[in-house]
Amino acid sequence: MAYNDKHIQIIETAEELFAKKGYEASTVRDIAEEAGVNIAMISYYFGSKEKLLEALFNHRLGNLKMRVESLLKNDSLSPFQKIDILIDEHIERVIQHEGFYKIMLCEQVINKNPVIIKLLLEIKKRNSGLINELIIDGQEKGAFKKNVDVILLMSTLVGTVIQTLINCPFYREYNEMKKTPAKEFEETMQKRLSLHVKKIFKAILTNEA
Amino acid sequence: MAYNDKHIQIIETAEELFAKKGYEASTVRDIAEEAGVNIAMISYYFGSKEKLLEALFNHRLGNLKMRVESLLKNDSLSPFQKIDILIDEHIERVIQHEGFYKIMLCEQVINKNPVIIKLLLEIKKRNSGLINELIIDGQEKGAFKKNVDVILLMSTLVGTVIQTLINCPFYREYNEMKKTPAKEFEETMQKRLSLHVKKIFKAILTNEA
Amino acid sequence: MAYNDKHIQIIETAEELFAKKGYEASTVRDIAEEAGVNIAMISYYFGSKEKLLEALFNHRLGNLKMRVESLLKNDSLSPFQKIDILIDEHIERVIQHEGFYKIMLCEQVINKNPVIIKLLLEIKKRNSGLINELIIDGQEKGAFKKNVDVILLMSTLVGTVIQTLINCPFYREYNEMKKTPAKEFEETMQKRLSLHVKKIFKAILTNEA
Amino acid sequence: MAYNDKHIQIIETAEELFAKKGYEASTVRDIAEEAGVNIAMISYYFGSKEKLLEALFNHRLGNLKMRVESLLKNDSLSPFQKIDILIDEHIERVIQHEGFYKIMLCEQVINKNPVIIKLLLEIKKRNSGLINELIIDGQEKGAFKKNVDVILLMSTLVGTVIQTLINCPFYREYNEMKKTPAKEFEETMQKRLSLHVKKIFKAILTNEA
DNA sequence: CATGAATGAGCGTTCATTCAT
DNA sequence: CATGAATGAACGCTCATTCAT
Repeated sequence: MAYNDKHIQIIETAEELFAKKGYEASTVRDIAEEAGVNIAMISYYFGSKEKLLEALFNHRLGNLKMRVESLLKNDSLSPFQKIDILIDEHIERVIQHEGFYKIMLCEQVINKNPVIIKLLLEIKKRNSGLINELIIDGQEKGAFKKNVDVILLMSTLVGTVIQTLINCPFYREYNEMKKTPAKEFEETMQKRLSLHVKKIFKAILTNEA
Repeated sequence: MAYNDKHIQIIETAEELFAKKGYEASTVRDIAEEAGVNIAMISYYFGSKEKLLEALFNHRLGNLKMRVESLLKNDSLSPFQKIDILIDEHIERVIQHEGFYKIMLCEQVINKNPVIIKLLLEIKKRNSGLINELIIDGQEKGAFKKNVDVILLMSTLVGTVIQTLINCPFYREYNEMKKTPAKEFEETMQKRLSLHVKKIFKAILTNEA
Repeated sequence: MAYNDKHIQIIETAEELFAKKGYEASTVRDIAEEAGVNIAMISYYFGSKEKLLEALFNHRLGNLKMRVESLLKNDSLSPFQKIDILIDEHIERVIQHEGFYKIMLCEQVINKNPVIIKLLLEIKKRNSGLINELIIDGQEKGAFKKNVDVILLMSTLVGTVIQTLINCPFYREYNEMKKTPAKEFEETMQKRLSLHVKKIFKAILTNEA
Repeated sequence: MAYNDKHIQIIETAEELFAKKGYEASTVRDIAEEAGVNIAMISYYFGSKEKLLEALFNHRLGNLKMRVESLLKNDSLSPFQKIDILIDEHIERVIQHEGFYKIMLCEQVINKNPVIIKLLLEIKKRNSGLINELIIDGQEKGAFKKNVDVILLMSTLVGTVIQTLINCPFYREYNEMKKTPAKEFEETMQKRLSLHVKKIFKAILTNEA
């Protein structure tokens, strides 16, 4: 299904509201008003509010597929370089689309729209498979140790990143960076997070730190 | 504020429904019916649906306070032992009250009941403080290295554990354990998760794995 | 039915609230709380909220009966003196129990509790009868002219007084007496109103002014 | 704000019910059912039950403005003729829209919707001003005496008329006109009331009767 | 005699969706 | 193709009242 400009406009407005107030608490009226379109348009374009949510997931996750694939198949990078890029790209993506990743998190936890759950499962399967290939590759090259639990590792990556984002305001307060400009703080945060996760991956994959 | 048996009954029924369908999608009618009480009881006991949610958080987080404290102040345990216990108790707690921790996660992400946000912030502050003391203690004893980012470390613990729980069905399928009895799978899962997180902590705290 | 102190306390609290917010908008909870008694007391003492309203009418109108009677039967007063006293006592009474007379007005207009309507009808009948006697007496004494419509006259008395009370805030503003102390204003108002009504009665009863 | 036919239909149904049972005791369900519209229409059209009440006041009082003005500015009528017309038109209006004037009375006494109170205050101010001009005109022409309290006079007009309407059933019984056809009784009543009020005005304005 | 606990009924309002145009 | 008008269903909540103690 191809989305035109108006579709995208509605989808991204919905994303914003879903992230701010949650799916259930966001009304189609709000979304329509915020997006500057008629209320009936949402049912008309997407069929229902739920289908709009599914459209959002398709919109955000549709292009993701080939990116990971092409990265992992790139022969000019070492396994470790790939891991590092993988981590940084994930962090980058989550920060860029923080709202969407919050929605995704909640959707996995509570709402469980079957279409979305299926979509996410497929992505997890594919990504796990690809990363597993990468790890096997690294093991064969002697870079990584054996017995790596891919999914636990992925959970640590994904979980640490989203949890860090959730804790952002607290982190800022705790480290007395309240007066640091937002942008500067964000960059610092992102750099520290990146190093932190990379160190974890190195430890898990190599027995070293 | 003390809750009687009926309060608890309603609170835990609400917990179940909130975890299953989300706060907004759970109606007071559902909760009342499921709990076997009159619909008016919820307003009567708690004031409102939102106050019921707050009561749930008080109920689950109220006793948490002294537990961590007493553990960390226990002089007969080494810093590493404390870390290990901390991790295991957290995993245990989240598994035991999976529903609640899912609700808590979503509450931090989308709904933002100020009472709850404040409560969580206080807990985070206190826990961060205590764990920081523990780490400093370990550093002074030469067990831990310097420059540890407490909050990133906590985010990894909390994030990894909840993300693993979220990925549980996928994990089971991926590792072809669909036919493993639920209980056995859960125990395996818990053990692996525990080792995984402990390894991460060791790596971060000591530069070794 | 005899009311004890607690009955009276509840009745007069209810009067206050009914006058302020209307009968329907006043809740038994409010009344009980304001009166400092248990919520169940109201049903327990009076049977229902509606019976409480009836009790209020009995309480305020019960003693009224003999007062008018004794005045009119007083032989030492001229018909005109009696009229003047009647007017002043009515004004006095309405000002004193402004709240109650507001409730009474509304009750006649909208709520129409049959017990109350019957009670008010009886009072109107008796008062009309008595005043009619007074007028006939005055006519026989040559003081009053013939063909006086008692009820229209009573309507003017009652209507003018309550309407004046309703218009009080406006009257104050219109006559630029906003800075006049409340008590002083009230006295001025009462005096003017008294003179105004008396002049009307004189005109209607005698063809003079 | 312009009301279409369905708006009017709902407004006038609401007027009927508010007059019969009071604002609070009339439910939007009753109104919707009686008006033959969906219950959601009331919120949809007016925003809320309270706004519907405000709409009723706008509907009934909106056109009133220019009527009084044009009457008073009519140079071909003597001050006395204007007074008489004013009285008759007021009586006519109140009889025609008895329900509304009952609602208005109660609204001034107990509920105190600020929008309505403000609207009524404005009307009172304007009307008082206009009538004051009329009286001054009459005084300059030597027809009226000095020292007339406009507001007391208006209170007598308004109060007498509404009080007479309230007392109608009693009046009928008292004067043994129970068997008189409703229409005939009403006409008689109206004529007597008109004469009564005019006599009062003449007395107050001229010292004669 | 008095009351805390509890409740069925019903409140005003909002919701996502439909449909005629 | 797009939309204003409309709606059935359900929402959270409050009400006066009851009843066991």
